[in-house]
Amino acid sequence: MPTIYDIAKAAQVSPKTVSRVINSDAPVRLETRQQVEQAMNELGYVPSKAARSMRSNRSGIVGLITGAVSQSSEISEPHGLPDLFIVQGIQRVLADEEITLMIADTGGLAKRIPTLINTFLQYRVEGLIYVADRHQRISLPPLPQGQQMILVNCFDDQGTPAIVPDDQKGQRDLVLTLIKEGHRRIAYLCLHECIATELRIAGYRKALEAAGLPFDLGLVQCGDFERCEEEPQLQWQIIQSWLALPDPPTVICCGNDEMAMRIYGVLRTQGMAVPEAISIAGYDNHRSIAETLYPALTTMELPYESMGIAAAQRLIQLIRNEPNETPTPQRIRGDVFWRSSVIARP
Amino acid sequence: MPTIYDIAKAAQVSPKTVSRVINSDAPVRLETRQQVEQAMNELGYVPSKAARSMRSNRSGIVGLITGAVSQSSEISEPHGLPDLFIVQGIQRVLADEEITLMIADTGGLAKRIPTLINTFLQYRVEGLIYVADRHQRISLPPLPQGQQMILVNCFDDQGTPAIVPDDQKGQRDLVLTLIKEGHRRIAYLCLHECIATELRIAGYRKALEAAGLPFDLGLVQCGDFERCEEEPQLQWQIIQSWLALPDPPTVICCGNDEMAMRIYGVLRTQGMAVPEAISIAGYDNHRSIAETLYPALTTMELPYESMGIAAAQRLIQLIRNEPNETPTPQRIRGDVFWRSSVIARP
DNA sequence: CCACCTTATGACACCGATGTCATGACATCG
DNA sequence: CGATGTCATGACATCGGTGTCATAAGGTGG
Repeated sequence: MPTIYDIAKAAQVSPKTVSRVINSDAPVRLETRQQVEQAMNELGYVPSKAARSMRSNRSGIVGLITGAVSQSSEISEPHGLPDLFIVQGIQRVLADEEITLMIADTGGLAKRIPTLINTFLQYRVEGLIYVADRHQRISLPPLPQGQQMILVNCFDDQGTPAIVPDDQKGQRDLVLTLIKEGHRRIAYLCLHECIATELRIAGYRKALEAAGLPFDLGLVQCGDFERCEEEPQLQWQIIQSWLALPDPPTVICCGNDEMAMRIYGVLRTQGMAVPEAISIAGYDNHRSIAETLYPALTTMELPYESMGIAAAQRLIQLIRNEPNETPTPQRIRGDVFWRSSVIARP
Repeated sequence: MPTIYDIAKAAQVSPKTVSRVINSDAPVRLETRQQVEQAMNELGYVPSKAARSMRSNRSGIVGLITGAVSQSSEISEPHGLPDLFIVQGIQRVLADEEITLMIADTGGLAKRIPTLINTFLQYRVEGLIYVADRHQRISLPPLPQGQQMILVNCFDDQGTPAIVPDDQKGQRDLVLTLIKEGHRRIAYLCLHECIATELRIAGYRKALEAAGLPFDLGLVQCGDFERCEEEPQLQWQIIQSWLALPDPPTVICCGNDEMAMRIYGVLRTQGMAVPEAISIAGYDNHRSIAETLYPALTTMELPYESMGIAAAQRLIQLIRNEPNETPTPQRIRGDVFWRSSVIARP
């Protein structure tokens, strides 16, 4: 790989003049410039970021860490989707700023994180991004003074800038939409206990309050049985108990799209049509499920891409030392995706 | 950030001695070593890869490009899954070799590829990986002499080392399993025309041949109507025509898991139970669908993670100039995932 | 005509690490 | 006892760029 010295020799100028042509930071005579450019083209010159960043103290690299921060040492099954869309959002913003992304994966082992961070520090990354696989509270090892970091899909107790989905407003918006479309009795089949579940139930409750509807504790049940053999039966029992009520629900909000998908199966096995017999709503807008289900699933978007974009923008502000008074964690709203699994009611 | 000069001053030794402690490439007196190590801990020393790689000409970085290579300039919808599992497989191998992965995304625009490659060359990556979002033939711009590259989930005409899924053997294995479980009339509802479809139909045919069963062209239909409004009706028409045959199929192989999922909906809408009335098989082992569907879906794995692992291993061999006579493209086999959407027949 | 400025270019040091070579202190051996 | 070898360490150059300063050529104005 040729260097500016090779180019300088070929163009019969000094290395510094080659540098000036590359950076256009000082006037160069047209003829000289052309000689240099020709030499660069002929030799296939590509500048060395290593040499450059050594002088300038700017690497142009941001480091990203993904993967579970499980407290256990077990390797969890890769979740898949979320990280990718978040990363794509981050990428889009960083690419515009000519920043390159370095990615490392914990492979589910939290104890690898310090090593990964150290590797990034060796490359003198200008910022770090930690992306969690689900909305959670985390605790990361301390960083060197002045090292910027952003948390995505998680937050900590040290006030590190964090970007999380607005689960509460999300569920609220979804339920408000259902109410607007005429539903009055709305059941909520939630996931196991976790931050998202907590916030979403709160949002569900707020929506009912805002509409002046009563909050019926009996209409909120955990439908997440970790995919055991009997899950369909257990879910059906819950639904049956709801249907047996004097005033049964007309729509079931599910904790996420996967659960909605399983409920489709349960209902159809029992001969109940969606949405004619009962409407179903999901959460996440997990496209390969929500768009593919028949009928397509009404759901609330988990705004992963927007979160990625917000995270990258915030990080760039931090790197540039621009002020930002946004509170942490910064909650990102998603949109309701209205599809055919819910019917409007008079 | 402190340098070896700061450490040297603090430990009252020369920079070179600090270097020796870091690399343990020459004997250092125990006492001296401890002084240096103490200084490094106190000052929080982190070596600079930029400086290091400048001397050694080894960056320790591999570049990865993902995203569609659409010939059009349209931005295609992000597919999501595949890239991620491939990347995770690659990561696992590279991490063991202490190689860091740099990732760039075309964002669906093929014309960005030369720029992305150029950026990677500036970092003097030791190898490049291109990951396509679906099995396809591609054509990438030429690379500088000596620059190693691996294609994943795609291949070209220049004989660049490539890793692809073995779609033909995959479909064959799946159908052979169905036959082993007693099915004799096997319908195939394929995707639109593409390399994967072509190979899979060939595999389907080979399986029938191997079992001495006739290949009935009528049992192979395209069920992919690009999710238009009438798709369910059109799919039902195909299925109805099959059921009306004197010797109707007992199982439908779908082009992928998403199609299988839509067929579940269609069948249930028509009052047909899976797998009691008819068995269904998918392709891809798209976990969030195959494991979540009720009943869970029998399918053939698209071995994305294995492909990533194979790609990284091959790339490392190339970087080290180790010989490898594996033909290109290298086809990776997946496993049959037998779940409850197919019943055995006498 | 000379002081002064602008333009165009080069010499040289430096960023942070490491390879090469030199050097001084001991230990070993004939 | 002197030649030789090993151990421990340092001086210096080098990797590929860029910042600083110097310098020469040419133009302008008093």
